[in-house]
Amino acid sequence: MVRVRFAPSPTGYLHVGGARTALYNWLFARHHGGQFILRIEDTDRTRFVEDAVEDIQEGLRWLGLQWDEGPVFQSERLSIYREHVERLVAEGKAYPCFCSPERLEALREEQRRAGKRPGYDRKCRFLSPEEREKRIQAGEPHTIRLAVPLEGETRVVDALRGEIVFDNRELEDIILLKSDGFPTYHLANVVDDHLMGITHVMRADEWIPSLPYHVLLYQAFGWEPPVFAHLPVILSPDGKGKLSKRHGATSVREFQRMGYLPEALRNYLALLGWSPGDDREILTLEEMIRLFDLDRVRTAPARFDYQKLLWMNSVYIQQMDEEELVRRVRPFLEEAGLSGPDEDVRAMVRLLRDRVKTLREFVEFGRYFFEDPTAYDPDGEKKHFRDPQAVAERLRLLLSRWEGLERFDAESLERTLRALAEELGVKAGALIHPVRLAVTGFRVGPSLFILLEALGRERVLRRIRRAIAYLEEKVAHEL
RNA sequence: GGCCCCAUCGUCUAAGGGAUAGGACACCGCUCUUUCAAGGCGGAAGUGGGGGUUCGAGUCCCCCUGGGGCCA
Repeated sequence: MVRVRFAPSPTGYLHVGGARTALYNWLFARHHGGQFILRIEDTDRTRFVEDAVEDIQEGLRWLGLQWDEGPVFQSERLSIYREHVERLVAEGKAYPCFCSPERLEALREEQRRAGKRPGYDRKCRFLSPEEREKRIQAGEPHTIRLAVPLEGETRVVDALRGEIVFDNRELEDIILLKSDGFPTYHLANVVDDHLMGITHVMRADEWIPSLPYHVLLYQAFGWEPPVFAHLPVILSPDGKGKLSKRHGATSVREFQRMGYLPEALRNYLALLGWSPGDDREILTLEEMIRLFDLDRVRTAPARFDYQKLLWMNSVYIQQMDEEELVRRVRPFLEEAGLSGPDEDVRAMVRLLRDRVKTLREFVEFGRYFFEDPTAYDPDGEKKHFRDPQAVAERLRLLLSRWEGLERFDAESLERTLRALAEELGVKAGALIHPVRLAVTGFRVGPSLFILLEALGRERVLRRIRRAIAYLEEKVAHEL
């Protein structure tokens, strides 16, 4: 039985890098009919962020990555780590270290000045059993360190990269248990992965340097290590370093707030480092589960491309069922303080879905479905209200015809407008553009006559009257 | 700086010794059109460099270069 886990530290919010790691683990578990476990690695109390645990869970849920077990909190398992480390000490595979932080700092400083590799000098490793016992009895504060082999090599096979070899002389006697009795990441991670029956560890690239320690720990405990697969990091769009805040959104919830669909973000993330083997890019969850496996995961780091994500989001917006899309847009309307009958929301979604890329943009470009325009686009005004007198006159003529219209539908509106344009000897655009600006406040938008029909007689005529008044005002001021 | 990882269009990727090096985003044209999109059609754009191995390297090996990660 395949068992994988996603094990974030609650030191910050769920970011897209973590989300991708979670997604790959989740897909792997689903593909193999295994289990996906959520574990919160919260043993570093100094870096704990209050809302992080909640944010991580909400983010995963939003992406549809439901876990089968957990969340397991490491902070609730402290005695387990302590017991395990005691065993190692008893077997001589780990030892107490009484060196003070001050001594360690001085040591590092000295090594740095001498141009040597900084690291613990193993002073306490060779203390006599008597001295150790005496100092422990005296209650001297101490950490527990792993007694790493002094020579030889530690070899690990990474499922993605093949064998990785570490020279043991490059390794340090890492701390397993801190002086306050809390385990370090290395200890808790290995103990939990073993105890929880984790079969495959898929985690980010940046953990490769800790890999030899983990393998050595498995050896020290006499445990069979899981399969390791280190996923490439996600780079910022410019390729300079890991994806970070300064280049735009990085937290999953932030993408949610900006109006991205979880389906789109999930799909995009899946393809960042993995490919299904053919030219398909838009994949359903079912397809991803069926096709996902480690052999198609890449090892090269990939840049996060906001534009491609945006495109993918627009594809999902175009493909989504109308009623479903309406449901997704609603929260964004509410947040903007806009509301209206279902009919209006549906009309907005129908007319705008081909020209927006995020849910938020529905609100941004569709306000006029819920309120009269409060201002006219400056460029549009320059272009289409350039000659206020003439435009006002045309709008007045148009208004009088539309007021008498029997049926206020797209066909009638277009027919009468075009007829008037011909009578006046102007192009239809000379009427269409001012009307759009008057009714929506925007220079661009959906097909005009369909839009007018959707808005209905009352709103359209009111807005045109308002525009005429505005234009007359303009004329008066210029005179 | 030490250790480790990585290397196909600008970006994400396909191609796992015998291809005109494929697709997608972005970009540029054309088309549709009342605008902006969407759509359709087309275009430009890539194997970092040098050595090997081989009848034959994007593909295997080595070196260099470049990028990234971890530690400090």
